[in-house]
Amino acid sequence: MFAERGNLSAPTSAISKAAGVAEGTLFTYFKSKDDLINQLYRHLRTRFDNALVDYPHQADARTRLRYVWDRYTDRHLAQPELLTVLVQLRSSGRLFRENEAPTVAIMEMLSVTREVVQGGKFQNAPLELMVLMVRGQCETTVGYIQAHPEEEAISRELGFEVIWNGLQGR
Amino acid sequence: MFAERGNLSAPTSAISKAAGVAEGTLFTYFKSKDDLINQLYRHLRTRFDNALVDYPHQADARTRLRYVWDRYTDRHLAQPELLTVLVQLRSSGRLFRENEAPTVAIMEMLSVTREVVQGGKFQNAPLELMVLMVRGQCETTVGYIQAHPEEEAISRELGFEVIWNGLQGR
Amino acid sequence: MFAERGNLSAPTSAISKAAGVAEGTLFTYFKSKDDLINQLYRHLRTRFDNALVDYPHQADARTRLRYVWDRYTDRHLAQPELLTVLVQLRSSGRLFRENEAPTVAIMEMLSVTREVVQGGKFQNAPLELMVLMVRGQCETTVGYIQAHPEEEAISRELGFEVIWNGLQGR
Amino acid sequence: MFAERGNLSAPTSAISKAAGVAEGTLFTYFKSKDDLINQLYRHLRTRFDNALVDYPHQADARTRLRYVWDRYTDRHLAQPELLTVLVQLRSSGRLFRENEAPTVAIMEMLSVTREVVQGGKFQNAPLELMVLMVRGQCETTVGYIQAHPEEEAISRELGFEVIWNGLQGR
DNA sequence: CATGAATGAGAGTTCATTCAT
DNA sequence: GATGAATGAACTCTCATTCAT
Repeated sequence: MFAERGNLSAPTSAISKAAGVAEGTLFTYFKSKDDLINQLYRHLRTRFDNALVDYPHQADARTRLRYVWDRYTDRHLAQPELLTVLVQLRSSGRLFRENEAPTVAIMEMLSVTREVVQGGKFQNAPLELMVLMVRGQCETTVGYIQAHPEEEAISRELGFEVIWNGLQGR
Repeated sequence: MFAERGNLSAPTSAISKAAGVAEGTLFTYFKSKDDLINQLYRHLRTRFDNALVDYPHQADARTRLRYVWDRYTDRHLAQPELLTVLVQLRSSGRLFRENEAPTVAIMEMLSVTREVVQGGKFQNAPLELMVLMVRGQCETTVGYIQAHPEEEAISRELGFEVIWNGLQGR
Repeated sequence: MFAERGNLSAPTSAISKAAGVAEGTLFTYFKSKDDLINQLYRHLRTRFDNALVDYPHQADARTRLRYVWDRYTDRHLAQPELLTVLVQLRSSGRLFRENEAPTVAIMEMLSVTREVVQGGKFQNAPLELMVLMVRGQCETTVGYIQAHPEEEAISRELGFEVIWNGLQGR
Repeated sequence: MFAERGNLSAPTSAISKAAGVAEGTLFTYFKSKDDLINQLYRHLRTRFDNALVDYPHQADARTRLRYVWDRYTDRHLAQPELLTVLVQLRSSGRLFRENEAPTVAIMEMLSVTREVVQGGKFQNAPLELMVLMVRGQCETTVGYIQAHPEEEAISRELGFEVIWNGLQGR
């Protein structure tokens, strides 16, 4: 619903109706709308982490990064509203600090990126920035695919290639 | 004010007060809050375009892309709320379609990117996607700098290097 | 309240206050002020129809018309604001078309008038106009009685006599 | 404009615009919107009186009443908004008492009606009521003609016949 | 005398939240 | 624990009126 209406502006009454419960019931499970928003945020992040169950811990860096890249892309394409909502959530100013803790996916990206960077020419680069670049690149790619579904395959490839080459600094 | 409160939720009464005019006066200049939001969006984009006055049309691609990169970064660092607001605006669902026309900056990125891509291995890549990647990379970098101002110089370099190398596909 | 302030200008806040409920509550029962206005209109018409329960279906035309005439007059005298409000409602431009369907009272007037006219010299007259005349005459009479309560009995008689004689065209 | 929007709700800004003057100018000529409304009311009544210039003072009662009847009808049909506006004005609660003084037309109706009634069986009837009946009947007729223009001739006749016969009480 | 930008009280409406049932 | 009517603060927007120019 947030994806449809933008700016987290869906009223709680509409949310509870869509959920098939009474207006008041929503507040039995969520202390406030802000609470709901934060739980939604945590939920979305957790669900993504769950998608990483068969993460190839033993594979080389490129394979592992590609794995995370693909799952992240899959996740967003499977649920197109996701990105819309995440962007809204991040820019809402309503997220509690504690919820921003890195997810498993981010931890993995961190670990891979560390490895990649160490082998390239950007050895002194701030790791966190490198990770954000990967996430950013992936979200850009997903946004493009959503607008041009017929170019999914090439875009997915290209997005990864560009950031992978870029990170290595070769 | 939108940057402070998030989600474009600043009330028109607060906006007019901050502007030093009466509540009604705001509606003399903007037909509605939506109109204000759209004019703000156009204004922010136009102001950025104005920063490109001494664009080095004759220089090589790297120099030109770096120029746009730096101005885009400068602009956001000079006005830290800008990115926050742009993100809110883009995800608000309240922008009129007509306002989404490409800015001069985007046009320049397009032209440079075309040149870069033609010389690299991604010759069949969708240009629009490449441009979005540059913008996305720049916004990621700006976001990082805002959180870590002391690392501005290196981040600015790094962000550019990564996307530049990435685009060329070498 | 509309009768007091004229032009349907009573604010919803005053209406809800008079009703002993909060401002928002009004909108639980009426989607909008326009909705309230239309429901009020329907309500007033329905209440009048209810006053016709012991309508003398078997009596002659004069008796039946007189019955409707008296109930219509009674109704307006019992609730003096009624006419004021009806006039406001009709000239407000805010009534939905569907609400204008003829009431039982009007249907009865129609049936009686048809009978009267058939026996008189205005046999080709548009029936609807004749009915409007009866209603108009009654409202004129009520308006006069409201300004001169001491002349109620004679006015009620007179109003009826004049229109009754007039309709027969003798 | 009042006729179009109903309930005297046309804003002064729209009125001044339609008049081709600035918003403020309106208040040079009218102290307030209420003043404008009252002047409009007086104006409409006066303009009607002016239509009676060749009133047949010497003719018999029927001819004289018919003359007023026709002028009143003409006036309303020539300017269909007139009735709409008059009704709004009368029910607005914004007319000053002093403006309600009888017009020349009403004075004439009064004089004719007096003569008619004296010759009929309603000799003790309140004259004012009789006059109101004539006016009411005429307005009913005009309203009907506005909805059914093709029946103008017959309606005009009929309306007059009905009230003329009615008044005489024969 | 004309102008029209500025004013701000007041309007209709929304909605997160409460609480008696 | 579920319900949904009630709440009223807060919001966007309108408009009669003022007044410096």
